[in-house]
Amino acid sequence: MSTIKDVAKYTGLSIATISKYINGGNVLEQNRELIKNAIEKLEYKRNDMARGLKTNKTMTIGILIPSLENIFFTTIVSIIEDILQDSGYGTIICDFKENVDLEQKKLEFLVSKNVDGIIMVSYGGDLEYIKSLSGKEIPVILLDRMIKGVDLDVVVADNLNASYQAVEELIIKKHKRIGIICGPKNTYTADERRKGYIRVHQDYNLDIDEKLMFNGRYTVESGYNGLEALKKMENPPTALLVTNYEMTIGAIMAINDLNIVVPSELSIIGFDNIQMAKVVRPPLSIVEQPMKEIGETAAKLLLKRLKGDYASFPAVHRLKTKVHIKESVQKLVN
Amino acid sequence: MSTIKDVAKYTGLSIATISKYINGGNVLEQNRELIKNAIEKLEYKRNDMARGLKTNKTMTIGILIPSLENIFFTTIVSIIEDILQDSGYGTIICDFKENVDLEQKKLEFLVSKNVDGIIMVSYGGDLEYIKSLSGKEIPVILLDRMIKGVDLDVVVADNLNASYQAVEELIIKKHKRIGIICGPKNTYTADERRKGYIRVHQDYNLDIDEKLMFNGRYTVESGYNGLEALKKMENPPTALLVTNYEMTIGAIMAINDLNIVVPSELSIIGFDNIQMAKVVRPPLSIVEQPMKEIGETAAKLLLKRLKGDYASFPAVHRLKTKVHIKESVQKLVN
DNA sequence: TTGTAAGCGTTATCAG
DNA sequence: CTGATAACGCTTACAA
Repeated sequence: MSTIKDVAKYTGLSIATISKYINGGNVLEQNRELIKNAIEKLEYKRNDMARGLKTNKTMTIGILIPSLENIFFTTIVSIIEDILQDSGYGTIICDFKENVDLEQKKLEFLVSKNVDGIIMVSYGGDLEYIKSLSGKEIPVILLDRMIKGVDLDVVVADNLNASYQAVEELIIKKHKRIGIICGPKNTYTADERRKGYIRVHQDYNLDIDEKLMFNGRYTVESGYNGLEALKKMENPPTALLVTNYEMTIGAIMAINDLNIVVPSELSIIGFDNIQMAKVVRPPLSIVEQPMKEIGETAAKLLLKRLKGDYASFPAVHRLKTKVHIKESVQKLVN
Repeated sequence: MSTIKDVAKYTGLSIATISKYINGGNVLEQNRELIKNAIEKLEYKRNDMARGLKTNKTMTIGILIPSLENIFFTTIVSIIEDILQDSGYGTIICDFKENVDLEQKKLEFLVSKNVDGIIMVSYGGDLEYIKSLSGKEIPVILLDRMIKGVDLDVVVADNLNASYQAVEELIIKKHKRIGIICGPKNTYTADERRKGYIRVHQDYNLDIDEKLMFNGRYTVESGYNGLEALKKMENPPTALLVTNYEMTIGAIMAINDLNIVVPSELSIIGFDNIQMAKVVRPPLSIVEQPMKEIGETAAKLLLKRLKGDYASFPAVHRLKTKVHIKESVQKLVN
């Protein structure tokens, strides 16, 4: 592999001039050409490590998500990765397998790799540590969940109105007893989605039966359990919102096992995965999060911070979701 | 951030000694202790870039897969990432969105990042380029697909026997006309799965009707089309094997849309995603690939090569799959 | 515009 | 076992 030195020798110019050329500085037109050819001829490739040693930049971004097996996150990551790469950044992607202890460990790993910036979904690992990062020179962007008391840029879906609108659709279709399978308490997205459920009930002057609100753990199993529990209660819901993809899967499994007929016995709205919505029968209504937009917003915001542009910091981007109503939802007659 | 120099000053020892300690060399016990404390006190962290400049190692592995939205690949990646990280390696994960041109570009990107090794799934981008990599000092491990004429370590599932065994189950259940929705021609996994289908027919002395073999493109849409086509033929199959996850989804969508009753009208075996097998009704039979084993094997093999151990190079690991038969398959009576 | 030279933090060689 | 010192390839004042 050839170095700047080789190019310098080949062209008869100095190392500094070559470096300047590479970094877009002013060089005589004739030398420009000379250098360009030399670089091509010698197949010169910049050594990022040497450069990084000098500039203290690695041109690498760390991305930390709860799970690489969660298509919601990987889709977003894929988009982010593309955009960053266009700006010359590589990405180190880590997952913490939904485990808060691991979250901390992986985050430290990322930092130890001297990444220039971080985009992460936090389950609330070591807030002090995350805060200390933002104190340093390294920009951090929070994805999908906000964390209280931490001044960081945030990109989230409008979770509150997502569930508000979904439940509103059910209310409009005359449902009075609407169940919801939520995520865990004290989890940002879950709390927001719960709030939306409550608020829309208030806005339509409907009573809230706490028993209709099941708290799952965002897992397939808890979705299954949630549906069972709601169906077994003495006055079961006629409609249901399930608030993430995994629990939606679980709920559908339970519906199949319990031979519940959708939508005549139960109207249902799921979350996140449009493709899956078409596979089950009848077609599943779902709440779609704007994954593309989330990814783009996060990537561009990070790029901006990386350039030193800290305008309107900390920024909060709250992106709109969309509700797709399909045959899995029925209008009640009386 | 403190450097070796700081530690040297703090302990009164020389830079060289500290470096030796860090790299596990021989140091007097008393100095050991001294250095250890100093490092702790000063929060010294090794600078990987400086080290890399010297050693020409980045402690970073490149991983290249067709799509980050394909859970088959991301599951494997997650496993690989974990193992590599335990050995101090970071991973740069790229996907090429099922696009051969992008495959090439991303691969070059990885190389430009000076990764120490690469694990990749190739759709057959620039073979010459991949070959040239193996000529260099950088170890490359091929995942999921073999490439002819390239001497590289390979970790694949036993695709041939995967479809062999699946179809065998159908044959045992007295099916005579068995359809198969395959991947594209000249794609390694698809060709192998096709071979298995053919071989098991031969072994059981069954005629092969070429019309029962549909070639899709490993996409949801082509799975849908495949099922439609097979169902419309004058003498349609009584059983079907679909040979990847996406096409399985597509086939199920078509089954729903066409109101085909499984298994009485059609027995079906899908591929890859166990979870999904439980969501559809009746429970779907599937061929499961050993993702954990694939990931572990690839990661460990790479680690071995990284250590300079080139025993039995190029190694070919062909891992066994498992067929799970569920209610979606029916035994024919006559 | 171009060149000189001093680092960036490590590792590695070679004396001591 | 320890220490001085020369790289590694690049950027960046500063000088020419």
